[in-house]
Amino acid sequence: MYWLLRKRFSLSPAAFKIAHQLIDEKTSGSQPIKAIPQGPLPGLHRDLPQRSSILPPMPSGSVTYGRWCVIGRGGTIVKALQDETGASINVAAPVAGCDERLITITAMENPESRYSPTQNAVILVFNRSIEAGIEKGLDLGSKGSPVSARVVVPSNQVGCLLGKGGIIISEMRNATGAGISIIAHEQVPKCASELDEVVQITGEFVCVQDALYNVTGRLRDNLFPSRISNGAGTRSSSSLIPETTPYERAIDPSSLGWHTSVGVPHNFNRHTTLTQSIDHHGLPYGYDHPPSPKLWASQTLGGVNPRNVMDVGRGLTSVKSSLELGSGGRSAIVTNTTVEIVVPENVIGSVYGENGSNLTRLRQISGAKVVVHEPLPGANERTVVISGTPDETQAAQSLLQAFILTGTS
DNA sequence: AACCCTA
Repeated sequence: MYWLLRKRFSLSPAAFKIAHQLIDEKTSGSQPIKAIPQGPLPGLHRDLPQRSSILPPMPSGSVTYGRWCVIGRGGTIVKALQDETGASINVAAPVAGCDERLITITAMENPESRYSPTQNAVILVFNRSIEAGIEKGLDLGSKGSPVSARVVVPSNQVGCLLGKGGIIISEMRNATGAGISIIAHEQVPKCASELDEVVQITGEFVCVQDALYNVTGRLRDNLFPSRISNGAGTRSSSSLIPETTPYERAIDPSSLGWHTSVGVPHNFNRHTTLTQSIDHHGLPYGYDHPPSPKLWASQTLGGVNPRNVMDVGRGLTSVKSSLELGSGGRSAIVTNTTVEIVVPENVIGSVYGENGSNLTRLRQISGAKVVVHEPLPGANERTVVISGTPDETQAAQSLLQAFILTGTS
């Protein structure tokens, strides 16, 4: 069984249908909901650099839930999520004959920053929906319990997710371990527009979350006018170096019960709308433990983020170690390493290899997680993020270097 | 810009 994912582009927010029970929740009114982050980050809204032009809203996706409560009594949950992320979250009215509802997420986006309030909000809403499912006592117990999320995308934007011959989508599948597909038109929920496509993401909670971030990141990138790099200064001044790579999560892990303060800038210069649809499927397993601590690890060090620069061929490498927190956050053991390698665009072919074969080998041999990011607008280089145990990372890194040096494409 | 992926 796999999930279907489709995207569509539409200028108007797609409508989602969600089942009846959306509004009932178990959380008592004023009780803080655990999924909800500790609150807005005070003071961060002050000095927002507003250099980029404000663009029209980007519709991206909507979230549908099967019977889980995401809204909260009196909208408390949604409200808290909005406060926290700075994005606005709209839950569409139920549509007859459709058990899903469309949730539209909108926020100003700053192309200069890799932090995206919209993506952040999508992830939080997704997390919340999963939690709600657990609260409802859904059978999440079994380990491989699949979870799914759907993202409604205007048809004209599907290309950026598929890529030529479907390379991008398969790349995302490989990188995240989630099933990602575009669902057949017949299966598109009634609440989505005819002009939209639905991207379905399925798999384990963490994989789906990761894939969601990838997908929304690509959609977001697609909104910004992509200036082709001619070396000439389309690059913004260096004072605004993105803190994270485009498809890496830059969100507050507190939604998962952790609270680390990461200095996430809220720079909203652009309006983005993400709509996402989430099915009423499974649960993450082992939810009483933070799901995949590794994925959050780099955020744990977010405030530090050492950027050690060294030579790798013609590229630059920045290394940062990640921590894996023990239960309760008491112990901290270094078990995971993340390396970012900046690779010039002209050797990227060697990195991918024919049909991505080099990349596949790289992953197989090293066992590391390898993600190749799209170039930033105007940049002629790309970031390759490698993570895994120190050994895996090391292996992947030298293998990558070998591919580049031998020009195996 | 990508365009049809997966089963």
